[in-house]
Amino acid sequence: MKYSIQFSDAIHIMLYIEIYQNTDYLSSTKIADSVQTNPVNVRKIMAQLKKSQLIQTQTGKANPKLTRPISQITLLDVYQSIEGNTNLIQVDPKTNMKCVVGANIQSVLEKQYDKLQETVESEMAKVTLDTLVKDLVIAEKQQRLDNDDIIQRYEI
Amino acid sequence: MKYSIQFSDAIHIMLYIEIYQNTDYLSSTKIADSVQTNPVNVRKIMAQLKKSQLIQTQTGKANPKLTRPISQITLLDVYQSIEGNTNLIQVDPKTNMKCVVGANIQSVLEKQYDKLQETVESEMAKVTLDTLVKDLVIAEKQQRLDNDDIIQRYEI
DNA sequence: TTAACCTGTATTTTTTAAAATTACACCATC
DNA sequence: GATGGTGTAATTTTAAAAAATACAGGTTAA
Repeated sequence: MKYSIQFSDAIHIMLYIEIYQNTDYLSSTKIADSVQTNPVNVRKIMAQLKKSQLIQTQTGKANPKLTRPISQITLLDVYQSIEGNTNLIQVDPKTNMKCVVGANIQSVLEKQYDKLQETVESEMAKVTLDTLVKDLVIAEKQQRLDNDDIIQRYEI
Repeated sequence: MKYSIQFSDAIHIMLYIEIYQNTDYLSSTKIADSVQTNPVNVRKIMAQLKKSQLIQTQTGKANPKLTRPISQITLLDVYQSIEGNTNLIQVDPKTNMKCVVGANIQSVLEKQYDKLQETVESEMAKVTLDTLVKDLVIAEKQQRLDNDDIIQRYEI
């Protein structure tokens, strides 16, 4: 499979904005440096997050902000912002309508994929971004002794 | 996102083999005609299904068979045959290790995606192919009055 | 026994979404 | 007014998926 990583990058950006709030590391160029992508891509993802009212931005000024505390933003919020109501698993849209199987497989699979999507989305809805920040801090502590300020800020 | 449709095509092929068993419609060319792809792709997917012991095939002879009744084959069996242990959602493998966020986001997200994968796979494990065949027959009945033999064979 | 038809698989070519790049109008700040 | 930023459209590059090509060898029946 070839997967889009926009969802992962969007979460990355959300956490980045949270963690680097009130600093001058918040330009699309700085964010792009962390995500290892280009600034235009960051601005495109951020435009999407803004449209979904997950972040606020200001034209001309590197000052993005989350609109809600991270305890009130879920993975599902970010997923739906980036992917809309697109299912993770996709039907083959090109099957032979003259064949019993080809003619009906699409609707049969769509029904199942919708159900799977529901279960995965209800799981996403249970995960808030503050859990991710806490996990990130734990991971950072195990790895380095740098960044004490950030670690202390989010420590449990 | 761009998705692979191999999983959908693999299910299509499994149902096709079931429904057209004991006919001479089982060559990779005929199957490819239903899936609307090319015979080599069908043979590649079938090679994978064979490796996972979901089907039997014979070189030189168009005679594929399912190894188990469809009531004993789940969506998860097919998923794992085609995708192995690859998660539906993927981490961005290229993030900046010099940044607190970039350095830790991969492991943080991997943990969450593993959990989501578990829930979706446990749902896939609940769906057997005979459910899909029944749904397919219901869909066919609503659509056409052809294929009475197949409809009767699988009717509840 | 050979012609027609098939599988299995390696290799190459084509296709096509994603990502990157380029471009530029316009905003903010010093 | 110079510097550095956002927002967005348009174009180019990219890499993975799918298709096509090639071919060795199995199967069957005339």
